[in-house]
Amino acid sequence: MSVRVRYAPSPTGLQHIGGVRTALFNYFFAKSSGGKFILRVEDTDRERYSDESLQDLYDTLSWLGIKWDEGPVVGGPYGPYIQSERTELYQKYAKELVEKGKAYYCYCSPERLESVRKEQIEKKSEYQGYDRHCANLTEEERAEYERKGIKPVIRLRVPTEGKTTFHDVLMGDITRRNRDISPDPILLKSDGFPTYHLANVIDDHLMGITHIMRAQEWIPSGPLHVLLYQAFGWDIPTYCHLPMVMGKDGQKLSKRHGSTSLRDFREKGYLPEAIINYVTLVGWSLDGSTEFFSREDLEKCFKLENIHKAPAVFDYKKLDWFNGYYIREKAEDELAVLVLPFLQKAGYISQSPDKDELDLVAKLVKPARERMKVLSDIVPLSAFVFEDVPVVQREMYIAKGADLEKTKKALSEGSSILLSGLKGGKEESAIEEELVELSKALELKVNGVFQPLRVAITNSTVSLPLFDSISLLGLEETEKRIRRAEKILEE
RNA sequence: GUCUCCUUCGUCUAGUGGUUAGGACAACGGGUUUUCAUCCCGUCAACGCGGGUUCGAUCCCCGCAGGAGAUGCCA
Repeated sequence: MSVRVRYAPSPTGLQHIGGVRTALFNYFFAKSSGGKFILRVEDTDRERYSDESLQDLYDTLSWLGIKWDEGPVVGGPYGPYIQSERTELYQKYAKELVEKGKAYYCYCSPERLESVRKEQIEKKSEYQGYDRHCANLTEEERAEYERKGIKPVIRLRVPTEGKTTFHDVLMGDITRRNRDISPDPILLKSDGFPTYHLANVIDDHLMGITHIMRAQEWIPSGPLHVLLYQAFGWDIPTYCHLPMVMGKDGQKLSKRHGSTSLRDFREKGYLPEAIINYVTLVGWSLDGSTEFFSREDLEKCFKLENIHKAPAVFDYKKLDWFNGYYIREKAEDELAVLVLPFLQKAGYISQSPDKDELDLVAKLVKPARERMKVLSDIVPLSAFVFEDVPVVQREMYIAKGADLEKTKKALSEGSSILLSGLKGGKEESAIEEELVELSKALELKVNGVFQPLRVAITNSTVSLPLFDSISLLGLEETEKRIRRAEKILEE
């Protein structure tokens, strides 16, 4: 039987790292085993649903280059793939369970449930959950509730005896006593929508899903789902619960640890290559030494057996390292295209750039490339070209081992070497040699000459290489800034 | 509280009944370099604890501890 897996997110927020990792694992497993990857939208929570989240799901997957074989937009033989369009189906199956005696109608109000819960907590009762108040209602009692117009929910009748086991590819057998399974979970809500448990089981069965790969937080409900499959008389798919993604403090990764939504990462200038490579390595490895994987590599070599069991901490620094690596791997013209929107957003480049602007960006990319961890780093790196904020503190111009007098000399003599050399079309390496000579003559380290020039020209002690900076700025502007710096040092 | 799962450097991980326990990121140090960065070299750093089994356990078994997750008309 060929593999069919699915990613089934609920559009109640932006796609985040954990979800994307689940999607990636499902996708790579499908591809590497010649199976199908299905996308299903589990939008049964009508209160938290948002259109924006749904759009973000599509945007994120396509940004990553993940195509689904069946699902919304592309369709497929088991559609619709959006659960809110399948409600009648769930209602039908829920009623079937009631008829079989495996489920029952419950008329308890949320208020009553809340008070039951409260009491259990106060009494530190060993068993928590629904008290099965409506489990054995008579027809008359039911009719009475119906007459009052109370909309019931449908609950699964969980056996109180025995135990239920399911097999997980990674974990092995997991067994739970039935009495420990949350008593009689709701299958169908009073608004007619199914809960996760019902819809998920029905759809996985109907859509022929062979492997259920989802986060480990679902392990405790595994036995419940098995009970549901059994109640319907269906075969149980293979389970594979994925290790959770944690923050630095060992808690489930969340916003307080840093960015978690893919949209954030995209806006900061992370590359899909880096995200895919790093995120896949959280909880999975091929051999412990191979570091770099392209999407295409993973589509071939991903194996279930290499998935780790323990939860993994998400390391933002390692992601940065991967991202820097992939930025450096980019061809200059490609990188120029990628960087452009960030410069536009900063207001440095116009929305419809002319040739001069595009040339400037192209020129910028080369020296900036190996200094970027994220694409948005282009903004601070190039700020000196677009915003001129002179350094007025004199000590900033003075390199280690230099003093004010020598620095003044270095700036005036250095700048004349520099400017006349450049105007005369001299080789940069020749000019550089002369500047080194100057530093010797002034009994300074090389930087004693370069630092004042750098601060004068780039308004910072840290910058792109001096000659690149000048070339970006133009000779005229360079000279202007040097003259200004000389004045600052004279004051 | 109850249930379930997990446990190799700070982090992601490799690995085996006998290994100098390997790699990567981070950190630190050095080299190249006009600063920064890149690049190169190096250093630091781990088998949670206690019992067994065994000639020998990081690896097998049992406890314990710690961590996480679940316990919703959320998924």
